[in-house]
Amino acid sequence: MTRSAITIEDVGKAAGVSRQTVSRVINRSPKVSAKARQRVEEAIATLGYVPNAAARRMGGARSFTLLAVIERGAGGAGAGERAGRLPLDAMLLAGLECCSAAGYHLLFEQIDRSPPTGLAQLNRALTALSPDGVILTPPLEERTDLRGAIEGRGVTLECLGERTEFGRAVPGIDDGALGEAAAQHLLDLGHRQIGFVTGSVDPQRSERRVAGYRRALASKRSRAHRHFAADGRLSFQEARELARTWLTPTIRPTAIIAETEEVAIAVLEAAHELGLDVPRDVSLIALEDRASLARATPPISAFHQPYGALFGAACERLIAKGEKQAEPTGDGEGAEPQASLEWIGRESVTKAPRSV
Amino acid sequence: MTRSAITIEDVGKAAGVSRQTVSRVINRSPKVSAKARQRVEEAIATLGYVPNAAARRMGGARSFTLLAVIERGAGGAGAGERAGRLPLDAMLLAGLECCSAAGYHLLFEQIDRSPPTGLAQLNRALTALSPDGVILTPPLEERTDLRGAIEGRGVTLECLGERTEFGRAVPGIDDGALGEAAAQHLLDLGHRQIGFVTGSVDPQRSERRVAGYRRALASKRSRAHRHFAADGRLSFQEARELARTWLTPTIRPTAIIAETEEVAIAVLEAAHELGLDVPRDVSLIALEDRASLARATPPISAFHQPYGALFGAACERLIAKGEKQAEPTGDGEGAEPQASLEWIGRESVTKAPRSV
DNA sequence: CTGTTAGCGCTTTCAG
DNA sequence: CTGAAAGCGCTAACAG
Repeated sequence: MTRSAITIEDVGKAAGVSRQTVSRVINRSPKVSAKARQRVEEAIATLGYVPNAAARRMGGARSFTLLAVIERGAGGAGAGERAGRLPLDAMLLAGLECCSAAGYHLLFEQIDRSPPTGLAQLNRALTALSPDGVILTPPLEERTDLRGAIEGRGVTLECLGERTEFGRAVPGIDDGALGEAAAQHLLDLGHRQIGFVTGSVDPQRSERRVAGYRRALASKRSRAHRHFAADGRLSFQEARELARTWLTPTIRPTAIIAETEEVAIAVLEAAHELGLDVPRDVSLIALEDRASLARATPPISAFHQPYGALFGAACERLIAKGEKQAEPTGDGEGAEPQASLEWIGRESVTKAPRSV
Repeated sequence: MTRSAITIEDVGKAAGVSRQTVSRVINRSPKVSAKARQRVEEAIATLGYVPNAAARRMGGARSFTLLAVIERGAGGAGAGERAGRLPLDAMLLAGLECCSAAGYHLLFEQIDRSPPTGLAQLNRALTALSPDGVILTPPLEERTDLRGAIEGRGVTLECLGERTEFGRAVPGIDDGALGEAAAQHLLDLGHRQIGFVTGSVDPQRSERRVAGYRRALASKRSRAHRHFAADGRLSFQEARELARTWLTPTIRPTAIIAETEEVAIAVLEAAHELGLDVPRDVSLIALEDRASLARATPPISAFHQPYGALFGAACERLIAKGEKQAEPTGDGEGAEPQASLEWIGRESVTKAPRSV
């Protein structure tokens, strides 16, 4: 089919214009007469011309490349390690979808946890690829060294979200809001004795979520978080044990928030073992969504952060900024912000019993 | 740190050689004196030089880029759609690991199912990126149009595996071997009444696996596959119903192979509902591995295809071929083939009862 | 609005 | 073994 060398030159010749005009058409520059544009577009179509990505980013300012940086280990390794990790598959797909639609290319780069090595790796990637934008994925948004390296080169940076810390907005997914929303949801149903079972691989993430949960409880004067909040990453077994401990005495949680699918299932098992009914005796909410939650008995509700969509939205913002810089047509806003919380209502949640 | 413009020229100047020599050092050409090489390497280190990927693939023959092509939808969408799909996260990680180690870049491209569109998209990507190698992921290896487009350009092509069909090797993962191995494992334990529950989203894949299973059974004169083989994609509920049907009569399977994690759990539930013990009354094997299998009661064994590792191996082969072409130092073999089957022994399997 | 002129950073010739 | 010359395909900067 396509011979190995249809260049902008060939298109120009076929359309009877200079290659510069062709270039302008490709880059959607408004400074081209409608007539010329049409002829060029026809020529492009007939010749099957496709711009060469490498050449494009050579002389040019833009590279049409986005770089997603992930921390080594953040995606998990074996089959057993997905829970509580970055859903890279969803992110890849969402990113690809949005990039290819805009003619961009998306590259992933894995960097080591160790600060000096990681920074060096990022720098390498940055100079090798000269991307138009970079997405720092959790928990890398915290790394000021990385942010500095990126911004120092004048490369646009995006993260998966934003949260408020000590009164000011910092990049990063709003984990606190997640913990708070889940707790609030249960509080609104009348629950006061609400437990929180941690399970994420990222302790900071857990901490922020727990903090949000505590906030919500404190606002209702509940002191449950003093008794029913786990901390540190719990394994399946540990979570089950803990849930058993909590659910055995008379004063026990009427609702539990489980940080991962894994620990949610563990809590469910513990409840079953103790002859407790979910949701009649205990309501249960997971903070991530997985297929197994949907087919548990009963199906478990989830509040979760749609990482795939958030990642796609970050790509879109990056692309929008790039386009705006190129052609400052006051396009204004662009994509509306992606909701960073999603509620999947299933049967594991109900109103609190009258008296506790 | 790194100023925005350290080029091969700068390195040459610092090392007192021409940029050509620097280029040779970067590309590991043997035609450089040890002394020159060392001086250049030092200069590279002190200056923190990093070759520009775009420039490299411009004039040059090699692009140091690998392209992985996936079918739109092959990775699944929501949280509930992972079972039976491509584990893109594991593939991405494995590919990244091996590419970055070799100084290559890995790009993913999603193409539509529809043949003409998909082919056009692939062609676009091919001319835009001019990758050194392409990996066609399942079920795209079957597409002769895609293979033709790739090979027609002289680009190296790799798939995740190879299987024999009608006596000759064709690209693609050996699903038949998987079904056969699982059945054989059970036959070796004395089972004869072995069931097979399908669940994959790819009907062709299921068919090949079932065929392998039938082969194994036929070799032992078992006729179980006439009664206990499902076909078509079963949902969780359907799989559970089917398992109940099979497990109720007197003549019933003593072992069941479940194609996905989802249907494996369904079978397990059915067994429990009927008061049957796994593995005492029924052995159970899944053909994919997921965390939930490990914490099921009892933990479920799995025979599975390590897609991540297979993908990484494909990347390695591609890179090896590229290097060999550049420098035909009879390196011979290179990476030994990645085993395409993995057995995860857990407690759901045991010997067949004496009489059935 | 359009064409011309220079490169981008690297690699491939091809001579030394 | 090493260097010099000549682009790769495209785009920014200028002139028209």
